[in-house]
Amino acid sequence: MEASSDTIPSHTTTVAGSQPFYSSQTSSNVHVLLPLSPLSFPPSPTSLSPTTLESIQSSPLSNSSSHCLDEHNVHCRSSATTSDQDDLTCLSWLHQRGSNLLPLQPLPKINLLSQQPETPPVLASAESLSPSSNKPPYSFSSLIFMAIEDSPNKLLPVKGIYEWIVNSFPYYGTASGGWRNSVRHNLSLSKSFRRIQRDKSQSVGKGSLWCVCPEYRAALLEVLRKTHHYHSTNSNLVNMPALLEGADYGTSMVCDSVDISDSLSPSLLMSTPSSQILTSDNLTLFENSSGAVTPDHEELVTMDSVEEEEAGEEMEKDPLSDSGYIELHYYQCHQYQYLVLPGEAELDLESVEILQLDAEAQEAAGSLLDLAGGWHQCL
DNA sequence: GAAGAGATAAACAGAG
DNA sequence: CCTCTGTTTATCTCTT
Repeated sequence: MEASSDTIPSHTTTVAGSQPFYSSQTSSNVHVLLPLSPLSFPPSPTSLSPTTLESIQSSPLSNSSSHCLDEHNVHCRSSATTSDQDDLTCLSWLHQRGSNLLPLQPLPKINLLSQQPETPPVLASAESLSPSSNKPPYSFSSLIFMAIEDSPNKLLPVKGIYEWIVNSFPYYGTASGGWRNSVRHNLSLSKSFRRIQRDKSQSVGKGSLWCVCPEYRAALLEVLRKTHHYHSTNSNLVNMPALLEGADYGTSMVCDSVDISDSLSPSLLMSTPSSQILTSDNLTLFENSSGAVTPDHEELVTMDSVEEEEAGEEMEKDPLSDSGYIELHYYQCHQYQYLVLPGEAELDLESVEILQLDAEAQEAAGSLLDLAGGWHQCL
């Protein structure tokens, strides 16, 4: 689909800061919430691997009569050049994350009504937190999950998990070695993690690699999110890993009501690293800033390939569950309706508008909506 | 108080 | 032989 840049509505809204807000109200009160980071945004179908694309096109979404995205009513605009057309399925994004995942900052709160943060993000001070002496509030499962998720290939050996934990939580650097036993115990006992045999020919180091089972990822993320929310609201957060943090993954804005991120696929939370999550009633919005990304479609491909190698074990899962790109959320909040990608879809859109700021994201959005339009036309 | 989750300790076997 | 890894069992604490 060709993105139209001459149909910019006049009622563009921005929220909470100077960053472009990628939700806009249209004449039909439909908001589109899309991750706008060039690298976090869904790749265009042409940049998807054939396997992934096939999965997308065979998604149950494509059969749903409730998906009525009309490409003719979709408007996009761009304020950036299409300078980087890198294949988004590559792992180059990892390098952009750099080494500044830490230190991390707790989640600031925001009042959606005023749409301004109640308090600015506060960096944890070494004096107040004494991370080396305070035990992190996260369970070993959460620690392992974060370590693996923070790894480039979402695969880590036990030693790598140790190192991540020590680097992220200095407490464990000085703690006795019993926690390593606990880590191994957790890996073995928890269904959330799966052991993957290393390639013998290229194997360096002992042991296997460990990954997160996709079907347990949502639960792990939820636990992590709740733990973080609890401890951040109790001013007891020691060192929040980047998965949920603002430093590289954007700032999550948690408001005083229902957080519909519960309804969101964790993939979205993970794939909108530079997002702000504004929560009020049943609304979650994402605001982009520049930064690192987590291309979950890459993980999906990787995991698929992993599972093919894994003794032919058949995993029954939504092929899009980890893509974070094609699923759609549609919410009714007050007099407005909000479309959130990804998620469960219940689309009945008369018109959709995307206020896009990045050309690549715009292209991807167009491709995405092309898909939706194509599904619609197939109905 | 019971049940469950999580943490911790320990024993053991296998691999490098 | 030693260390690391992975599994298993047991026990304890804490929360619900």
